[in-house]
Formats: sequence, structure tokens, C-alpha cells
Amino acid sequence: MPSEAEIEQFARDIKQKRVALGFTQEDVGCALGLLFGKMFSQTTICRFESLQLSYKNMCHLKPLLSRWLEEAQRNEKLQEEQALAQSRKRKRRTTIESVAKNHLEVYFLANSKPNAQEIEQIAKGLYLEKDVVRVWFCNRRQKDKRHVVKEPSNEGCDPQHSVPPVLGVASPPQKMRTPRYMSGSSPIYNAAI
DNA sequence: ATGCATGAGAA
DNA sequence: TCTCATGCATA
Repeated sequence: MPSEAEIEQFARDIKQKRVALGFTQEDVGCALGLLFGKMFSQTTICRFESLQLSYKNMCHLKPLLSRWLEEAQRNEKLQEEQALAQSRKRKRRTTIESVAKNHLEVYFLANSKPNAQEIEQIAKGLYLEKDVVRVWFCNRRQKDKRHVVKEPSNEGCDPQHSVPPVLGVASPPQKMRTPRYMSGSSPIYNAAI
């Protein structure tokens, strides 16, 4: 099992290189499909890069992405291909009012695992469907299991950011390469570059 | 980038 | 029923 720091390093690394190579998160997901027969969504790649998956999940995905990176770097001059999606009958995503969310959060802090009956009470009180509340708690618990929770709050703990760059020279950290989707086939993009 | 949702498998 | 990995849809 890779160490935690190792994973974090890898995540930063692959994100940076992915961008440098001009691939989108979706591109990577599809590429994994071509390499291993199992495709991944933009969401998953995004979450991997931002360490929003469980440690175990990160460890499982790391070798796949690692291999993709090798190929991508090696190929730097080949072309790409794509595959597509499917459809399903999904319940429409319900939007929970922020007020209700605040209430849910309070309930969660008091009890993160309400039983069916408690869920029903909560749902009734907030005028939400039981299932919506149940799923909200599932997702909320899962959120606590994420590998690294980003902490927007710390003050000046990061020397890299505590001193803002001395104006002007907004130097692109990496060589900005033309994104793949803007190269070659479309005259519109070429004209715009 | 993230919120709500699904489904397979564990308990 | 819950957890876990995952993603459609949306902000």
C-alpha cells in the first residue's frame, strides 16, 4: 500500500502533468477505458486529483492512472480515440434548500446515523422525502471518509501563499499547450489561436 | 467542482 | 439496511 504522502504527491503530480499534456479529466477517464476496459467519469478523475476519495479507493486507482501517464507521455505524438455513454432512468436530482441543509448538518452533528424512524421525523420536519434525507446522511458520512478534507481556513500556515507574488509577472507555471480538443480538426479553434 | 443518486455487496 | 465506488446532472 502506498503511503498517504505518496498518494498525495502522485495526485498533484498527475494533475499537473495531465494539464501539461493537454488532456481534460474526461479524456483521462476515457483513456483508462481503452487501456483497461473500465471507463471512469470526469467526476472520478476530478476527485482523485483533489483527494476526495477514500484512501482505499485512491490506492486502487493510482496504478491505473500511473500507467495511463506513462502511455500518455510516451505517446506524446500519437492520436486519440473516444468511446461514449449510455442512458438510464434516474430520479431527478433534488435541490435541498440551504436552510434545510443547515438543519441537516445540525442533526448530523448530534447523530450521524439516525435510524429509519428518526429519519422520518427529520424528513417530516424539513418537508423532505425520507429517501432524500436518508441519502443525504449516507453522502454526508461518506464525505467524512474522504482521503483529505480540504481546509480553507488555516491562516498563514502556508509560506507558499502567505507572501503574494510581487505583482506583474503572472508567469504560467507550465508550458501552456494547446488543449487537444482545440487542435487539428476544428478550423474555428485554429483560427482563434 | 460538487450535490444528490444508484447499485452491488457487506453485515 | 448500510457502506462503498462511482457518476449524472447541475451549480
